[in-house]
Amino acid sequence: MVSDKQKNILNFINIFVEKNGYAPSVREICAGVGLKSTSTVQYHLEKLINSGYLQKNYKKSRALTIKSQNPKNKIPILGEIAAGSLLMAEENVIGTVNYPRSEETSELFALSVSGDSMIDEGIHEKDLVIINKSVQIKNGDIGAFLINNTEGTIKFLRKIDGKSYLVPANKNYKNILVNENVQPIGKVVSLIRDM
Amino acid sequence: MVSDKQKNILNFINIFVEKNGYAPSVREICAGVGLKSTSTVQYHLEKLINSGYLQKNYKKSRALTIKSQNPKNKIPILGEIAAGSLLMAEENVIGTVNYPRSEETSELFALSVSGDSMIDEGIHEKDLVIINKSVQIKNGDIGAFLINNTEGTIKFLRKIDGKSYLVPANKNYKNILVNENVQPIGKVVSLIRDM
DNA sequence: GTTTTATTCGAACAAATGTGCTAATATTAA
DNA sequence: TTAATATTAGCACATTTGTTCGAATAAAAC
Repeated sequence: MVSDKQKNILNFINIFVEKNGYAPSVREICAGVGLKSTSTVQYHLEKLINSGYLQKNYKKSRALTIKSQNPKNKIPILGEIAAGSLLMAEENVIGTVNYPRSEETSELFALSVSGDSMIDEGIHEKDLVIINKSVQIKNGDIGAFLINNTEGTIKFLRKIDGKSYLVPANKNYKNILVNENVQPIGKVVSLIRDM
Repeated sequence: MVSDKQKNILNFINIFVEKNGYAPSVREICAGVGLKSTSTVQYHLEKLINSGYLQKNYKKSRALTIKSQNPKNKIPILGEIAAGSLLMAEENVIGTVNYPRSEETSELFALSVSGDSMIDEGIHEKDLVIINKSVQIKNGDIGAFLINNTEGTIKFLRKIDGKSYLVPANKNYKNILVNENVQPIGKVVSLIRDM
């Protein structure tokens, strides 16, 4: 299906990207694989794209991406959870973190823990908790919640006498009854602490 | 050091790269962060580069790379620390974990925590601790140690009355005097917990 | 042999893109 | 206040870069 030259080109692109962090231009591919005409490279690129090995962005430079590359594993770190506006608004993103342990990174985001209400569960201030917003928080799980559309918090969800509570892991804090002011955001699936 | 706008730009680049697989052009950054002049973006890029957050390639398009982003981010997870044979022997590797937050991943490895001797420090059984074997463990640090060439453990290193001790974060365990039977392995630099 | 297909080249073009310069405006320091 | 610094804008320019067209060559099929 793809010729040796095409494999050669694909390989060159691969190595180039790994080395430089960005894709080569058509002319750099020329030089890299020993071709003198940009249109020859163009010709091979088209083949590679049709064969599904490459992706290109029309008229954008260095916009080649190699298909079936590793899953995108960067997930956004949210700062303050803005009132009302449900998450993910770009202005709330204060950074990104590599979290390559899951396929469906689009469902994930990270929150920096503030406060010590979960200290007894080994969740410290400044820890980064990874939250999957499409996993339902079940009884006994640790989840992220939005209270009064204002404040984001990490707590246990516990059912006590038929009612649901947000339960801290710190005796100095009280349980919070789950009512219409408490909005579940997602389950805490992982924790990262840098020291 | 870097202004909000600069963080904003860095973040935009981050997200753009994540989304598209290649870096944005100067004009795309303009549009992305709400600036009308390419030279303003140029101005901020220079700041980010001087501050070490970005790398650029002169006159090459879309040739921005975000620093401290290393593709080689898989580090080995060691199981039991085999007696004598210092680490890293392949037979001790029980898996790998992606850990992309450091440059020098070759200095790093991970240990799965066993036992609850550091529970009060929020380090639980089954947690994965990342250890940098080329960072010296200083007084007050949490480090990994090999005891009697047999048993690996995670403890505080504390100097008390001129002597060094391995100090657990759990009253049920005793301090261990550091002598020739205790061998430092490396500093615990990070912790990962999956839930 | 002839025909078809695959590959390569060269040149030219238009668009995308990084860069440089000057000036205006906003912010902060003195 | 004034002075210094930081930020933004606008414009023009030189390159880089993707693209297109036509033709030549090589390889394979017939």
